[in-house]
Amino acid sequence: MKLLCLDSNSILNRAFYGVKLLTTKDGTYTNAIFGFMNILQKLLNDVQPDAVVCAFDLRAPTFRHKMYDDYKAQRKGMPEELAQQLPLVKELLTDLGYRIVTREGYEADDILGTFSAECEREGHDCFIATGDRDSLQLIGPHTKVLLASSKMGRTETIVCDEAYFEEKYGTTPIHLIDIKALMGDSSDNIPGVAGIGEKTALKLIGQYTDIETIYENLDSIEASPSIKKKLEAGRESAFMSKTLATIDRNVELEVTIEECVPRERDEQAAFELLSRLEMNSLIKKLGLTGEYIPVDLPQKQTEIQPVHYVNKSITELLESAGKEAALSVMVSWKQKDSEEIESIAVCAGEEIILHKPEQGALYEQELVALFESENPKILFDCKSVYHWTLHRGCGIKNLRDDILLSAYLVSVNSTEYSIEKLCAGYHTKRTVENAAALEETDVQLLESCASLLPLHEVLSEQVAESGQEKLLREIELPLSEVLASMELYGFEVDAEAIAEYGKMLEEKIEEYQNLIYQLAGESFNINSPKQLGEVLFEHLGLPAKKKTKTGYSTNAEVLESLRGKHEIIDGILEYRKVSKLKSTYVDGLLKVIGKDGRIHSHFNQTDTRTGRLSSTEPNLQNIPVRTELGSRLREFFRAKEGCRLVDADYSQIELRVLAHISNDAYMIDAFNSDADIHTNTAAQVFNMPELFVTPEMRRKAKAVNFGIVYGIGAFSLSQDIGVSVAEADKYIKNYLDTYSGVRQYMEDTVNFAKENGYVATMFGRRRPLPEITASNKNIVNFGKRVAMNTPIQGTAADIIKIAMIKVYYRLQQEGLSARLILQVHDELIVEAPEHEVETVRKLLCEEMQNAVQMKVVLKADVGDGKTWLEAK
DNA sequence: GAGCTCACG
DNA sequence: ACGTACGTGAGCTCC
Repeated sequence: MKLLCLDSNSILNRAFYGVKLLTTKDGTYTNAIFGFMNILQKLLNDVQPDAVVCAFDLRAPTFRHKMYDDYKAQRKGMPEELAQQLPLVKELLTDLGYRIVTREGYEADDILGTFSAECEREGHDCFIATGDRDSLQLIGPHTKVLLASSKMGRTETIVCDEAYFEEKYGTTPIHLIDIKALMGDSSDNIPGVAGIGEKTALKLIGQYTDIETIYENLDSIEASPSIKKKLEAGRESAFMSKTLATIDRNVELEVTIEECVPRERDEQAAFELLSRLEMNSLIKKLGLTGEYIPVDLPQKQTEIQPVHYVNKSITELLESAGKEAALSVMVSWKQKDSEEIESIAVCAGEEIILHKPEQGALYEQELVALFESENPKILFDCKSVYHWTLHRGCGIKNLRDDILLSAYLVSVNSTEYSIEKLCAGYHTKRTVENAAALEETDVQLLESCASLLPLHEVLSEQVAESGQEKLLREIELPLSEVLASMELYGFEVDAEAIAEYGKMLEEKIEEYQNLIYQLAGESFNINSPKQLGEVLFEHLGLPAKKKTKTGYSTNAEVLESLRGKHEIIDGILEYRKVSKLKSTYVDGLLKVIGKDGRIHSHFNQTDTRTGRLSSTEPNLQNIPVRTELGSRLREFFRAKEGCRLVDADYSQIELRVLAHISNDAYMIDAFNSDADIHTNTAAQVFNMPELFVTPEMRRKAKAVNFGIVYGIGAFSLSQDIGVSVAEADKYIKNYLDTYSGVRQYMEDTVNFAKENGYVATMFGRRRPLPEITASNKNIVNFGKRVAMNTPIQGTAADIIKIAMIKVYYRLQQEGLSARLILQVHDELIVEAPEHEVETVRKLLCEEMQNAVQMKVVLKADVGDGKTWLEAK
C-alpha cells in the first residue's frame, strides 16, 4: 500500500509565497489554494497513492507546546490573506474525498511522523510531501520525503530517500536532529550551540552519531579545544534544541491508514466551491461537473441601512440635509483622466441623488457650491476632484476623509483599492432603494457613494487605532491638492528638440546595429535577450557568466565583465544605451506631450509600500542623469516663456533620517558640523584621518552608506564595489563599530517587526511585514532588510511631502505665480517668473530645510536655470 | 502577461 | 548551503 502524507501547512505556505496574490471578484484571496492544488495534482500524479493524509497544524496550549511558547509565538503571525484561505482548502480537500487529519496541540509533521512510523512497522510505502527540511529525519526504509522546492519559478519536488540523505549529510536521517541540536536552525528558532556551524556539526555527528555520545565523551573526542569549549558552554542549549527539533512519532490518532483511502468525491460541492473561487481551469482539470449556482445567494445582511434614491437637485439636498450633515460624493469621469464629469452622486443621511451634466439641470455653480459647502465631505480619490475644482479656481472645503487614501494607509500592501473590494472585505456594502429604473452603471455609482460613509466609519477607526490620523489629515489629504495642482500645470518641453535628438539617436542605433551584425557574422534581433544570448554564448563562444530562469543572462553587469573579450560587447552596450534613450524617453515622451506643449505626469499617492510617490504616463522620476548623453534630455525640459526653473534637492536626506532615528551621536555630530559624510565614513571604515582619504576610498564608503540604508550584506557590497567578501565584511564591521547607534537601530527595528508584525516611519506610517515570520529563510531575510529600510525611506518620503505642502501654501500666501511642478523623491522643481526667482530660491530652501525639526539639520541645495539640466 | 533589461532616487 | 540591497515604471520579446 502506498500512502501520501501532506504537510499541508507547509505546502500551503510555500504556495502562498510562490504564487502572486490572486483574488476573486468579491475579494476572496485564492493564490495559496491555487498553488496548493497544483502541487497536489502533481504529487498524486507522481506517487499514485492508495491513501492520502492531509495533515494540518492545530495549536492549543497543551503541555508539550507550553514549554515552547516563546518559540512558537514567533510563528503564529500568519498573514490574514493566507489565514482566510486555510478553511477553504480544508473544505475543498474534504469535498474531493480526502481525509483531513489534525490533533489538538500537534503540528502536521508530528502526524506525518506517526503515520510514517506506522508504515515502517507495517511495511507500507510512505511518501511525505512538505516544503520543510525538518521532516527529513523521518526518512526510513519505507519512508521517502518529497521536498517541494521552487526552483526557477516552477515548483519542483526532490525525492529524498536514505541514500540521498546519506550522500548529503553523511549520516542516517534520524541524526538530523542531532545535527540541528548543534548547528541550530534560525528559521525554526532552534538555537543550537553558539559558534558551531554546519561543517562542524556534520563532522561531529558523522563521527559520533549523536549528541549524547559527544557529551558523554567530551574530553576524549577529536575536536579542537575551542570547539570543545563551545560545546561545553552550549550543553543545555544542545539538549533543548534536540527536543525542539524532534518530531513526535507517537501521536494518538483517531484515524487509521485504511480510513485515508480517498472517498468518492462530492461533485456538486467541489464544483460549487471552485466556481465560487473562480477556478474554472481547475474544474476542467479535475473533470468536475455540476450545476452553476446563482451568484446572488442570500447575502449576509448587516445592520447597514439602505439609502433612498430621491429626485432632488444638489441645492435641494444641501438644504434639506443642513450644514452639519456629512456628505459623501462620488464622481465618475467621462474618460480616465479627463476632468469632464459624466455623473455625480451625493449622499446625505438617508438620501442619495444622481446628476448628469449632459442631461441638463446641473450648473457648475451648483457643484462649486457643493464642494465649498461647510458640510464635512467624504470622497474617494479626492485628487481627481481637485483637478476639477482647481481648474475652476475653487477648492474642497471640510474634506474629512478620502477613502482611497485611508485604505492605503490601513493596508499599504494591497495593490488595488476599489470600493467593491473594500466593501467586500469590511462588509460595508450599502444598497440603494428606489433606483431600479436606473442604468446598471448608475446604480453602481450610487451604491459606491452610499458605501463611502460606512467605509469611513470602519477605516477612520483603523487609521486612528494604528496612529495614522495625523498622517492622513496633515500630510496625505492636503498633499492630494498639491499633486493635483502639479499634474494640472505640467512641465513644458521642447518637442522639436526632442525629435531632433531622437533622429541623432536613430543614426547611432543603425550604426551600432550594422557593426554588431558584422561582428556577429549574422543578423538577429539585438533586443531579444534570447537571440543575443545564443549569438554571444553559442555562436561566438563567449563564456556565459550567469543564467536567468529562461536562459543566459545578458545584462549590463555580465556584458561589462566580457569587455575586451570581443569587440561586439562594446557595440552591444552602446546599442542598448542608445536604444533605451530612443524608445523609452524620446518616443515615450513625444507620445504624452499635451496640446499645451506640456507634459502632465500622474503622481500616484497610493502605489508604493514605503510612502513614496510614483510617477506614470510618463514617469518623470527616472529621466536620465547619470550619463552625459542621457542627461542631455534634461535640456528639453524647460521653463515657459518669461520663467525659470528653480530646483532644490535634499542633501543626504536618508542618511540624515538614519542619524536621527538611530540617535547615533557620532553621525549626528558629523552632519551638524557639516562634514562630508562619505569622507567621514571612509575615515572610519579605513581607520585613518580624513586628510588621507582618497577618492577611491570615498567611493567605497559611499557604497557602504547606501548599503546600510538598504539593510546591507557583505556579499552584495563586495559585488558592488569589487572587493572580496571578507574585505566588504570588514568595512561593514568597522562601520557598525563606529556608528554603534546604527547597529542598535538595526537590531531594534528587526525585533520590533518580529514582535509587532509591522514597522513605522517617524510620522507613524505603517508597513505590515508578514515576511518576517515566514518559514522560508530568504523571505525572512528580505523582511529584515525591509524592516531596516522602510522607516528610513518612508520617513524621508514623509518629510518631502510636508515640504511640498508648505511650499505650495507659501507660494499662494505670498501671492507668487510660481508653481511647484515636479517631485523626484528628494528633489522639488518650481517654475517661477524671472522676477520671482530669488524669492522662490529662498522660500524653497527654507521650507525644505525647516519641514521638520530633527536632531540633525536638513540641508537643501538649490539652483535655477532655463532648463532642468541647467537648474540642477 | 511574464520575464528581462535598464532608467531614476 | 543558498541567495544575495531598498523603492519605483516602461519598453521589448515571446509564449
